[in-house]
Amino acid sequence: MTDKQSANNLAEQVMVRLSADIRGGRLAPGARLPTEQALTAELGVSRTVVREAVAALRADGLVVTRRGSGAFVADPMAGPFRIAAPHATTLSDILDVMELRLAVEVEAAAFAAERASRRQVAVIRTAWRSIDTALKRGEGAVAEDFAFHRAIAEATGNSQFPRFLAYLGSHVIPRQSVRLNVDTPDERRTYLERIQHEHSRIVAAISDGDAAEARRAMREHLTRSLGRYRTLAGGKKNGRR
Amino acid sequence: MTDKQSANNLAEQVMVRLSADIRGGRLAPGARLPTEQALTAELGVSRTVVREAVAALRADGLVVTRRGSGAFVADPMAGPFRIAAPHATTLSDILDVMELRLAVEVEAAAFAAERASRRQVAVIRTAWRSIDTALKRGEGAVAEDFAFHRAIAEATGNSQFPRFLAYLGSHVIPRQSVRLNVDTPDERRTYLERIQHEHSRIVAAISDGDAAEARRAMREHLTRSLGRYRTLAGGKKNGRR
DNA sequence: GTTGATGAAGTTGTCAGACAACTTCATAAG
DNA sequence: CTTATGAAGTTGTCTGACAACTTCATCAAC
Repeated sequence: MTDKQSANNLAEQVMVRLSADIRGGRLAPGARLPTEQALTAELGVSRTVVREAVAALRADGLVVTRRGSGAFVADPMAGPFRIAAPHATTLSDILDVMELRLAVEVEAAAFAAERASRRQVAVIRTAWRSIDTALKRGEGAVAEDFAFHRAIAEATGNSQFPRFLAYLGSHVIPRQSVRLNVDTPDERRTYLERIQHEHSRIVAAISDGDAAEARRAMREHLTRSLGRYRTLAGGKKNGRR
Repeated sequence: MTDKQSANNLAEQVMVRLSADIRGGRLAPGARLPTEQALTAELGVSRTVVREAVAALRADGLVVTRRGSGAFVADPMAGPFRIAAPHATTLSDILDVMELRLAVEVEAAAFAAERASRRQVAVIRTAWRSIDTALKRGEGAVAEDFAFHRAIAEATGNSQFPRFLAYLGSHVIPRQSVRLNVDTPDERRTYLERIQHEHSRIVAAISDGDAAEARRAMREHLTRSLGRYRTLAGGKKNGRR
């Protein structure tokens, strides 16, 4: 966690220091940061460096600056938040992210079942049909599949779910192409058809407003998908350490 | 989505512009950005502004700079990813985030039940006992509660869960103090005791390796907590749009 | 011809000073 | 007490300069 010497430029060092002060609670939300002049004096760096550091913090959403007034620690909820920086994108990392995605999507299905409007259910059903037509054309339907899951996330009425999925999807889904390549056309077709059958179960549950069943269907769907990656990873299963 | 005029400082405008160029694909990963001199000439701003914008992009993980060489578009997967930028922190936004947290924690409890080592179970149990002693001292045990949930996330063996919770927790949990203030001491005590009883159910399920029960217990625990906020929000329940 | 040293040009990192735009607050005028 | 006024303080921007480093072409030596 101590990454202070790793920076080769002063601005980043100052940025790390201030960031630590904020995240560590020494600078409470709403509190005012020392003035640029004070920081230059205290840290022995030029104003340019301090300003670049503050610019970085502002980009991170940790502080907001008001011209003529000062720089203030932002309300943490206001800024965009970042999670999970997979430095090396190993297969293990991907699996970890997929598990997180599973968690979110399972509950999204339940919320969708509870709260989706008829219009939103219709959107989900349309997305489902799009997968169908794509499969009949012999395509992989990767984009359609993503749209389907996205439609469910939208139907939760909670904007956090589609936002979350939007990111995860764009980085996890593309790897499906890897899987499809190693299968024979026959295996692939039966696989995709089973996927589609699982999808239909999810659609039915949401349409019926059955949250528990929606959860179950979605969990099975994603767990099965996860299982395929796990075997691909080399039998890394359960029971660690 | 087009927030270009909203910025009151030039550096942010430049930052938004460059950010759009990168995300839009006009600047491919690995490509070199125009030199600072070129940007000052093209955009009609000083080098100070350009440098602050680049500093912000570096903080975002979108670019890396090499002294004497230039600034380059970073590999997208390398950087941390960000989600969910609720501009206005309304109570509704908080509820949305809490629902996301519920989704993640429910599944974390299940994974913990399946995969926690004996040592990790011990850590969870210790955290649970810490809450107990804090309650007996008449304290709110906010920090202890967070440590408890964190211990469960750690026990999943998936680093994404504790990372995710670390952010959400630090920003959602503190709001508990709001709730505690409006209660009478008596209500508060019975409330905290019930919470602790819910915790014990979770601990037992994880200890037994019963994933389904762990899910159920955690969901009930968090759903109840969510419900209190919902009533506080003013009866905003289900069935939208 | 290949290799290695040399040096100039280009680029980012840092410093310093200046002024503009804005906020804040004390003070005086009404 | 309320309202202007103005000075001081703070961030935003511009300019110029130099240091540290990289890159690449040139040239000498083998």
